[in-house]
Amino acid sequence: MTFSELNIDQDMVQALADKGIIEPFPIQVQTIPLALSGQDIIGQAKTGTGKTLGFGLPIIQRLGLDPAPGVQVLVVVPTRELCVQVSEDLETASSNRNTKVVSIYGGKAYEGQIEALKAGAQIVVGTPGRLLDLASQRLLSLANVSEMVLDEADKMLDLGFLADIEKLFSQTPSTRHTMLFSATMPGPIVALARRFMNRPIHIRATDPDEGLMQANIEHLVYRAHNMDKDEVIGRILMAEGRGKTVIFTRTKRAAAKLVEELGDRGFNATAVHGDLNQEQRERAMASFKAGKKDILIATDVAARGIDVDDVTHVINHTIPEDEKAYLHRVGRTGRAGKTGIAVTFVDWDDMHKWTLINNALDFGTPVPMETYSSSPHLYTDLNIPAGSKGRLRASPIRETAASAARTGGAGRTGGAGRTGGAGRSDSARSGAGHSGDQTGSRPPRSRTRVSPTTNPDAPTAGTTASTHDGGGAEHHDGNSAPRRRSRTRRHAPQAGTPS
DNA sequence: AAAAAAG
Repeated sequence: MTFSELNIDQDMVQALADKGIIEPFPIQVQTIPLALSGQDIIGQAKTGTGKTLGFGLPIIQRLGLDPAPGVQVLVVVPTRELCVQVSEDLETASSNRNTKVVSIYGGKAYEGQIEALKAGAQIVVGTPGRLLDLASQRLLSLANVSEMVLDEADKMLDLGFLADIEKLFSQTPSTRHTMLFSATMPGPIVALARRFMNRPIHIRATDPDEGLMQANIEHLVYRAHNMDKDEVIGRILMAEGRGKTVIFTRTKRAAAKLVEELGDRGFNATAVHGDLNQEQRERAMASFKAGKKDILIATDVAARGIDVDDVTHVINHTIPEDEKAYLHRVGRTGRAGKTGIAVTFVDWDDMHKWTLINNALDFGTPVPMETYSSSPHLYTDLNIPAGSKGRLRASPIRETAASAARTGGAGRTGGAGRTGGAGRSDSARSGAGHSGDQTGSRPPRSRTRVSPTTNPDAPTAGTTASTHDGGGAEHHDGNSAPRRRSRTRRHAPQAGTPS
């Protein structure tokens, strides 16, 4: 399948090809023909599988090659960084035609945004606050919007955003074409969404028996009590083969503290969260994307949509609030067919949250919660005293952690790294183990291993669709979370889990 | 309950 076969205009096919984008993803194959025909769509697909172009190409094409000036497309997103990214993607796709894209978001000077609107930009990508701000000042008119998209739609229709979104909808013509996209679409949100849509079709670009969790992400979960978390994270950051890494914290303060701590330890880390000014935020994102920094410490501001190549690890310094947040966070890795590793630390007070997440999502095989021991022997192969700071120089340890999880070994994991990682057949590290720069700034390496948590027999593509015709919603996905792949698995609490 | 989103 090609974009041409999907009836995408040649100028866009060329613009994509120039960026190395040749073959459409399943969600694009499913949505593009319907979207081109003006069908309202609720599009659900796994993280990192091309939702942005799934709605981007059709809306650009429906504007025509040389559209009249003035705002005709409105794309609303939940964060400023995602706003920048989506604008860039749409700009890339439309680079060979006379269409102008403007991004409208807060924390930034009004000037440029207002000028771009006055210059006749047709496509607006924005965050709710600034959009309404400019609209109320009569600097932005939504009266001629014919295409409206909510990206991360379940988030946009959540309580924190809903009132603003309703206002935006009310300022656009009711005849508009409306599309909603996200990896997660809880049933109640789908029902709510229908108020703003005209007989939408719900597309789930995944096998009906499959959830929406990426299968090519390996999940490791550790109890965090009695643990020097910073130290253990430091060890994971020195894993052989680690590329870019995103570390999520629960609070802005924790993110600020951790970036200091890791900086002290010689890591190449930067942070993005709401306590930073917009310039700092954008500088952090740019240096992470460019690879100048290989560790990004973030609050949930970066949990959704952010697309950075070669993120090999996501670390949940604090467990996310619910299964949706977990899915979006870990979805920063394992994108566009690549593999990824997600490490989650579970604090004592949060043990129940892991149970909820584990039950709501489907990991293919159960994910055991392990103890990543903080015993001093773990540090002996690092040649540093436990708890000391300073630049760590270590043998690879990712396999140490992973094999502990696989073999169910609680406790003495320290020697595994030296002996070659019991039970791992994929490791090339025995030879490469002690070489190379260990400061955390080396370039990412490609990984070919298939996650052991993946069921290789599970189908990976396919689509189910159902129309919303105003009737009951119970014949389609009413779940608040991706569906379980296996009904047989019931979670016995892991040993040591409070029950 | 935190974070996000206007200033």
